[in-house]
Amino acid sequence: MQQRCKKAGRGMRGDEHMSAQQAETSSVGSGEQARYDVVATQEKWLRVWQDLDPFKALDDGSRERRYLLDMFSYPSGDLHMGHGEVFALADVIARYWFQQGYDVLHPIGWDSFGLPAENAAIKRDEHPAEWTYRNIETQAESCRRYAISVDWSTRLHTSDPEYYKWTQWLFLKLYAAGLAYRKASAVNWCPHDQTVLANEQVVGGRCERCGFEVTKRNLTQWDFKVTDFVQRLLDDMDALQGNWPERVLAMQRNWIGRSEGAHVDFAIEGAGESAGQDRVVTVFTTRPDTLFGATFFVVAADAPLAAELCHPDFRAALETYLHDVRRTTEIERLTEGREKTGVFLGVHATNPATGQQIPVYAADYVLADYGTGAIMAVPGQDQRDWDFATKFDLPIIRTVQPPDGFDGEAHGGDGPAVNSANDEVSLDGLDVADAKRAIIAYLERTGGGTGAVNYRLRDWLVSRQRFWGAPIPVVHCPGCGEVPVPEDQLPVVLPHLTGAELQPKGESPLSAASDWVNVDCPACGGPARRDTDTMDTFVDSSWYYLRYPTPNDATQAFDVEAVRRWEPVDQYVGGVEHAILHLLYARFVTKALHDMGYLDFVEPFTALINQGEVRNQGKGMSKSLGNGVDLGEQLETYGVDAVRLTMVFAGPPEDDIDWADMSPAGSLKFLQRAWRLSGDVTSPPGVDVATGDVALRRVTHRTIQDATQLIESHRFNVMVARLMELVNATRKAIDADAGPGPGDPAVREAAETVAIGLSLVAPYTAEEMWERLGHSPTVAKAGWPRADPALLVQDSVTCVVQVQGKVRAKLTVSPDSTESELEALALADANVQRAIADRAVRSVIVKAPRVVNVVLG
RNA sequence: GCCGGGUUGGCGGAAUCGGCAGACGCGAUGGUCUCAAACACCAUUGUCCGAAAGGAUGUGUGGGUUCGAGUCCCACACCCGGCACCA
Repeated sequence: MQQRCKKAGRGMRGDEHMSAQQAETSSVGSGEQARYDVVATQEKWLRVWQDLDPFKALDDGSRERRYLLDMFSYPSGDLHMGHGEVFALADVIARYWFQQGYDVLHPIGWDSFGLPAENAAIKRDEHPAEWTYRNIETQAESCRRYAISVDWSTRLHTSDPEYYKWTQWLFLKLYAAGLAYRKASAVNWCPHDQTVLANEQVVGGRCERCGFEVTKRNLTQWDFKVTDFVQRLLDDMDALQGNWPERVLAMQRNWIGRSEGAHVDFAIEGAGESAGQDRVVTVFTTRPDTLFGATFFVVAADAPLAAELCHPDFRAALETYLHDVRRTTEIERLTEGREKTGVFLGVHATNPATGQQIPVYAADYVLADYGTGAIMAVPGQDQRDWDFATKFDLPIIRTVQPPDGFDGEAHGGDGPAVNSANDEVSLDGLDVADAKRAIIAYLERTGGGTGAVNYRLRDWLVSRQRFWGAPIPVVHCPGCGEVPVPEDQLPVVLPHLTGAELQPKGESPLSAASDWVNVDCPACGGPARRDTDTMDTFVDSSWYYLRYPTPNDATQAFDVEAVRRWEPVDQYVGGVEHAILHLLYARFVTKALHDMGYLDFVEPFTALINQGEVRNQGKGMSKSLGNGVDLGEQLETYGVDAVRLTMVFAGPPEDDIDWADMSPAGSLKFLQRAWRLSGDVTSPPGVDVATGDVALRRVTHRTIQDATQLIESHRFNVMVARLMELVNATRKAIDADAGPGPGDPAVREAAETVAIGLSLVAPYTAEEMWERLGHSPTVAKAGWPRADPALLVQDSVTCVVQVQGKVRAKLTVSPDSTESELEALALADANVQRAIADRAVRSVIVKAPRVVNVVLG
């Protein structure tokens, strides 16, 4: 992979592949068709743009500001097809904003901490920084060549001490606010990467990074209190509706997993070590209305509660069972149709609605970390409970009698009875929602429980036992406990470790660097040890958008005023793979910093586009499938513009692209056709276009009008199609036999419009055209053309005549024809008459000037 | 199971105010150029009937509303994605 990327990188420097381009250029047929050398053009303009530096954010208040952000890149080798797609799509918007005259912040940076660098360093016996910064240089060079309209002065790398100093600052702020805390719990552990993982990084029981089966470990780890914000994370999505993809919002809602129901208290007698203690255990249920059907009670076997409740006589059985449970992997546990297991704990709980004694079990189908880790089991209603009841021969109530003490009072007096008419264990005569309300009211009145909301979302576990990340800025002192490193001692810089020293061994490689680990306690000055874990790299990316307005500020993480001027981000563009990870974390951090008074907004990204995936022959590209398409090779063969155009023209931005279905060669052909226009124009720059051919001018201005709307609604592929139509129309106009000829000012106007339109997608070709049209660079700042309303008015339109809803004729009419005129014209048409034949006309519907429909009797 | 998105020619996709379905492009076919091939350019291209004029048919399926439905309503099928022993 590395080898191939390097080769591509060299190719993109444009010195070796001239032969390929020349073959194409020199073999121009006898048609005298001029072409341009795509790659030579790139070299030429790159130098010019370097000097012009046209995409710097001004921040001088002279223009309205816009902030466009592409999700920054992880530097694993050179850019790939996916980068090509995001950058191409995001750049259409950025360049459009530049053309519209906005002050645009379009920054660039690298998410450069992370595991792959560390693994590469172990393999190559070097420092992760070497691999990382080498790849960043390669990618930066490719980004330049890809001609994305970024402000290079914003460039940041999250692995620079100048950056991660402020990641550590963020940690300290969260710590001070009580939002960063250590807790001991069963955490996700990846045995391959030898580190803990956040819930979000476990996908289907496997490590998101390496695919290894995740196990559980009891460890004390740092968490960020995302759950404090859970309801706000849900509610604030209302403001994103319509500007974020529906699927991302759905995925976040899913992940947050809000469910409404009740906490119900069950008294348990004779529980615990010495047997004879009474306890009240609360369960969460989304169906309190099924309470009468609860015939047993289950606690999560691996929750401390199980041991606490267990009768001493049953302790041995529980231990044995627990041993089995711990051996079961997450993957096995999740297997569908797996037989239920569990053990009786020797105690009974009291159903608060019926007063019945029901047995208490421990089982692994109940999760320790969801709800309260205990459930009321309703086998008449719930498949899982039914499975368990069947296995353990427990009673299943399918119809129930009205319980004692539950009369009509909960429901205004007309007596919700228990449904005995069907198999549903619920309250009769009420739908589920009403039944739930009635039971909750009853529970609250009798003290048996309360209405409750439960969430699936867990806190964000941020400790990682790996090297290449920002050290957690905390010192552990035997006397003072955990002591945050004072701000003025930041950054806590990583020690210098290389190669085998980075080998994962179950604890952070940092712990081996004793010079680094052993420090004086910042509080008491006594001997203490640094926290040896580093932060999840998602912490780095949870705030980078705040750094971009002032990327080199050595005095603060971000400038509150600058952020106020630029943010929230107007448009964010990136892959859907971050739908819950990065986006959820960034939303959390924004809310936390808002509450601390640093930010005046609560959502970081006003609008989001998820570009589709680039695939090949129906499959995602991967090394194992061997079907990868190399971006560098594509650029070498077709040039930057043609590849970018292909990405943009392929379809809606959010749709996947199958590269096998695409034709970069066709894109190149179109660019050559467009470019040729610029050489055909014979009128001078600045010629009075008002005297030009009106028909072509109408096409041009209609295109401007449409293209503007199409870009604003992100239908870039259609915008390109409109430009193609304009090129076709201009081509025809240049032909003096069929049109006004190359000297007509309208031809110049059209060609210049094509150049500006293309500047959003194909910057090199557009710049080349602009020069040939007699202008100086850069076309990127030429200014977006305005459609002349007078030229948008049609002097004739097509009126469709239908008979019984079927099209029988098309009339060319004046746009302000009256209904009666159109009716008369339609009925006079020979084709219409033939379709009517001898039948009677019952009515004629006219929608002037577009349609006439003749309805027969 | 729950949630979200989708289904239009050989292919990618247009048509989001209910008013010409298939814009634009790819591919294919025929032609011009060429010794030839490639490139380029021109023409045709939903399907069926027809020499043509023209006609029939056509946007996953079945119903409905309407003068008129790819578009609105109801039901269903299938595909893609997410979540899931989550109580």
